[in-house]
Amino acid sequence: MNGIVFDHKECGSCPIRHRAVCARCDADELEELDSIKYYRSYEAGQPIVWSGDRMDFVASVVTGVASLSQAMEDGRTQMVGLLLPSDFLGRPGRDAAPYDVVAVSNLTLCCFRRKPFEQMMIRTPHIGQRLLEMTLDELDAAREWMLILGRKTAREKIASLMAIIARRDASLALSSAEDGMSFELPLTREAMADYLGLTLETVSRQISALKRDGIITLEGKRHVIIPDFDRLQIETGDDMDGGLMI
Amino acid sequence: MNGIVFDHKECGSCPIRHRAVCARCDADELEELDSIKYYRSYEAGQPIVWSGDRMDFVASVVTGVASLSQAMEDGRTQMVGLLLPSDFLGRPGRDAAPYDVVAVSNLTLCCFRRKPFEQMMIRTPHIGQRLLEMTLDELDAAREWMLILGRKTAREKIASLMAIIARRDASLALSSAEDGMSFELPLTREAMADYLGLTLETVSRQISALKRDGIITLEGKRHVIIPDFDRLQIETGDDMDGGLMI
DNA sequence: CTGGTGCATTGACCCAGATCAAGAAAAGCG
DNA sequence: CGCTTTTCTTGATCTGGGTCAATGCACCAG
Repeated sequence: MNGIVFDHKECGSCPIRHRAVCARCDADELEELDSIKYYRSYEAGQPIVWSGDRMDFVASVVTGVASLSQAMEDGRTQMVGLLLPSDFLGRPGRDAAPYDVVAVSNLTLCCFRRKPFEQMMIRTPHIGQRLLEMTLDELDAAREWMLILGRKTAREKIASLMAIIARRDASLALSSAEDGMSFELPLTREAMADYLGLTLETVSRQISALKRDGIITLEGKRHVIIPDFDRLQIETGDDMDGGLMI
Repeated sequence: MNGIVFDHKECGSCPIRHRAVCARCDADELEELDSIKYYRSYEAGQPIVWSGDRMDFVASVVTGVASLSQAMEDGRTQMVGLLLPSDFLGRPGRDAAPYDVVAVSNLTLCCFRRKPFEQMMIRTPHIGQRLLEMTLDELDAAREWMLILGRKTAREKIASLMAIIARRDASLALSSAEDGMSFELPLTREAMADYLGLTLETVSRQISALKRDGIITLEGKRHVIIPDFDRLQIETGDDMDGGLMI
């Protein structure tokens, strides 16, 4: 547990509100949510649930990064989701986890006991609606990822990952768009490889190549500086304008 | 329009009921749904909506197959969803289509005007709940697909596709599990390639290889016979027991 | 300071699947 | 019925990324 406790303002209290969209929970609803919530902390690398396990909570990521992944019995693994702060974990109405969930970095979750959460969802339609919207967002992200996995080159894959993290980071920090955005890579080379359907050697080589070509700069092994986001965007192979900005 | 008209029993009327799970719509609700529904037919190859288009309906596939796909401007395309009979198309609450939707074979949709459908959803929570469930199923399918795209070999990809279609087909026909299941391939080699992140030549070669090894038998180019489903299942590389059976 | 442990980088080589190219087999059609 | 068009198969060759292996670089414990 690590002694970390957040007050309502910090954690958002309503899990839906973490995405800063739903301001519709009234005082009673927030109080009810508070009564079924608790915090959990995990260290980098620690498993949260295994595929098939019964999951008796849903949660919102407060700080840190978690991954969802699928493994084949011969060891090949594919990451199928990356949960950053404010993302939602768990599926009301289903009690077995379909994937392995692992804390990629140190992680704090704001958890809600599943049964009472589900009951509340039934009583409170806007929570269900918001959840449907979030699930549709996840579906869009998964499908964007399918394009990356199926059709992009290794270089484009790395550039796409950098762009996605940079964009997410900027939107959380509310401090985007000034020239020279930078962020801390929350993933090891191996985790990136699992995400991108590559090997860790290829990830390393392509990062070196992007560095050599001046698309990115590294400070240490994890701190990335993007001198010109548009140039990175070109490297992703994506349509410049249209398309989803997850 | 082609003059094809279905009565309620054939089409299911309640779009939710197409998946044969929701039997909760009462007479009034069914009548209301009937009042906002209409049918559309498309020929193989015909586009239904383009990415970015405004979509003023949601729909249920009655017969035929449709695909969702994303394209990069240099022509590389990745199919991100395959809609078989009883699958749902469209997203309440969003008015722009995020992908190109194309009729892969001749296709009939049972459409519902979006606005009234959404209003009905708000008034009728169980429809929203069912929709959330279906969206979660789609998300699971998308993520299973990510594993296929990111980590499987060409042979495993083809075997996985065959297994998925065979399974879906069997569950629709309610006539599964007798030895020697068979089905009509609803996709061209090119469409399979777009689905699997391969080239059509590789698809063709791997189908030939599976045929040579007796895993499948072909009658013509499209009719597939699976003499022993378990052997096919082994070729997919998937865990035999666990895992999702979409 | 020294060896150990865990990430990351780099090199040398190889192979699955892409690419390029030629036919074969259906399917439509005047 | 040929004749075109589309779809599929197969072969020859090339290459991006995988595999195997060595080395570098922090960071920690003793």
